[in-house]
Amino acid sequence: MPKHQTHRMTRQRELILEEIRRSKAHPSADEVYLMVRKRLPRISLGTVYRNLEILCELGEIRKLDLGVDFKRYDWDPKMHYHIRCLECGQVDNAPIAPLHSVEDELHQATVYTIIGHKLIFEGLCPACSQKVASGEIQPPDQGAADR
Amino acid sequence: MPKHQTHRMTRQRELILEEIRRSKAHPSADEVYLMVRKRLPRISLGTVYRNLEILCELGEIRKLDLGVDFKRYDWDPKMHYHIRCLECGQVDNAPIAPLHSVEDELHQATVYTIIGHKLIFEGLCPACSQKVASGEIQPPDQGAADR
DNA sequence: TCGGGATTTGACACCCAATAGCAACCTATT
DNA sequence: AATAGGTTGCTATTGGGTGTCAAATCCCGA
Repeated sequence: MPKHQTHRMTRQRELILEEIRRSKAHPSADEVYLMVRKRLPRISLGTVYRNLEILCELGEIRKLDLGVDFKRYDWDPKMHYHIRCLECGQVDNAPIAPLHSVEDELHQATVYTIIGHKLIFEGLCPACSQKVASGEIQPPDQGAADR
Repeated sequence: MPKHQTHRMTRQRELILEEIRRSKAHPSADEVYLMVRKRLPRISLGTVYRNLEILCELGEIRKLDLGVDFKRYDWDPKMHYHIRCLECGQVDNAPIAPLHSVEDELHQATVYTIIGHKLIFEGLCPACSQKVASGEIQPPDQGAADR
């Protein structure tokens, strides 16, 4: 257990934070890598992973474990929910207020110490909804949301 | 897109379903592999993965993407939520009724076609709560739930 | 009961997101 | 400017999960 660890602001860390904020989206580590590499071509993917982790610890950004494919990183660390397209994987914010009551409710009913919760919606983004409606692609079968 | 595919009930598939039901828990593919191997020592891990997938498609069990480490499989395919210990990784059912209203609420506010949602609680199981209380281990730092 | 085509198995190679190890380098502080 | 130790880039590695394919198995119809 190390004592308080100091962090330095390197050009790499600075650019990673800048690019993820500029994107205003939910990019993967690899997407961040591609964005930053345009301005710092010799940066390595490992450095991106390390700094994303540190920026999470500092509370500047947030890591999203949506339980699919790969992790994403959110420029906005404030508590909010997400919705993910089952067809193309796109991720957007879900405009729903945080549910405070469910944790209270569960607190009555469980022997766990509750610390938090994750709520992830799954569906079809506008573009993929359109494709399904026009018959261009098949809709995901029921249950896909939990597979 | 193949026409309706027939499935056979092999000894492997039968035992996998039997063991996961007997466990009444949320084992990983590897844990299922270890359980089944006691009765069928020559079964391969690939067979376990393939059959767990097929049993999900058949609606006999359910795959859980809790967004951490590895996927788990639930003997009970009925819709319910889960809670996961941030310290030891144990997973249990969360005794909370399914939230129907949130999807309706979101439907009003988004351009997505909503298909489903996942709600995952995070906290400390009784054993790990005890360890924290006695000072044996450190509590997870805030934000750990989303990292 | 038997035959035969489709499904399934076991073994092994492979994929890929993410992490570990390490010497050289850089940042911040004195 | 000198120093301490956090940081980088590189490379190798991990580990859950998937793909391939010949051999084995299942099941349905004759």
